[in-house]
Amino acid sequence: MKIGELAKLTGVSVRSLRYYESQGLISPIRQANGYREYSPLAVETVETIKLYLNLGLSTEQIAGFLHCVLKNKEAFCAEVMPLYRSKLEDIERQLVELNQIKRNLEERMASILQEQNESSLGACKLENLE
Amino acid sequence: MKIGELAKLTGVSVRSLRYYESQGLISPIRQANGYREYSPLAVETVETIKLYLNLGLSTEQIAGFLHCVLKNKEAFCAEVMPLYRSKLEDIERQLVELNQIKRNLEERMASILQEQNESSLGACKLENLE
DNA sequence: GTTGACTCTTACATTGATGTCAGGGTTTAT
DNA sequence: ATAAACCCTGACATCAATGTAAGAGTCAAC
Repeated sequence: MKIGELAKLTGVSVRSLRYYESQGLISPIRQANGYREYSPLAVETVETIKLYLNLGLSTEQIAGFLHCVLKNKEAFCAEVMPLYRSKLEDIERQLVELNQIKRNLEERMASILQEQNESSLGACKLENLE
Repeated sequence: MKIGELAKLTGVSVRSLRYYESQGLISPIRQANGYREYSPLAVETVETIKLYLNLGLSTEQIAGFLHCVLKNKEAFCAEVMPLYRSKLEDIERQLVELNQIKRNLEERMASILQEQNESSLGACKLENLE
């Protein structure tokens, strides 16, 4: 199939399919006219690439084990587990950082609301003093 | 004070101080020789900028309320609260997404470990059959 | 007056997957 | 045979704060 058809079948843009190829993730053969010709299996390959991209892995990392996981189950690809571990560490670091910022933001918001309440209370007291 | 001194006092690079100026965050006067001359108050200004950058706000957003918060308490700067709210929403979206990826990763890791255990158990059984 | 430490402006690089456009070829259907 | 719809490559843009470097001016100390 041609690139446009693969794009439709997978929901991945033509631009991205070409990019995956430039990163060594997929290697369609070329027809005499220069057009890329994809095997029907390419659909599964692209779905697999999407899956790993959604896990936050880079195309470079995916390139390191894609051939293996397309042939075997993940458990038999030694490269996968270390990547998962380090990605998980990344994510945990990001979670810590985001939660710190979140707490900081919430504290600042609470303190603003409190000050505003106090000043409006002050205004009420003044009103009540009439 | 000159830019190098302010950089040392605040821990912010000379490059970044010039960038903050280009974004309208700080406006040192110029001496006859063209050098930037910062008031001692600039230290507090830069510390304030650092604080908001660490909250994940952009220089553009900071530019929108910095003048106000340098003169008043945050609670009196109407621009701040909406920014905090939308930043908090951003962060919560990111937290949800990261947690989804984390769960996904953990499940995949668990399933790999389980398959590996099963196959090594299988190997043990075979060994025990001698 | 020379050297070293500052400062100035301008500009390119970084990161990574994707969008978009230009300029040109191919195919398909009418 | 012509128009529409595809395909090709190459290249620039995106986002944002920061690093880095070149080329040139300034200042301080010795």
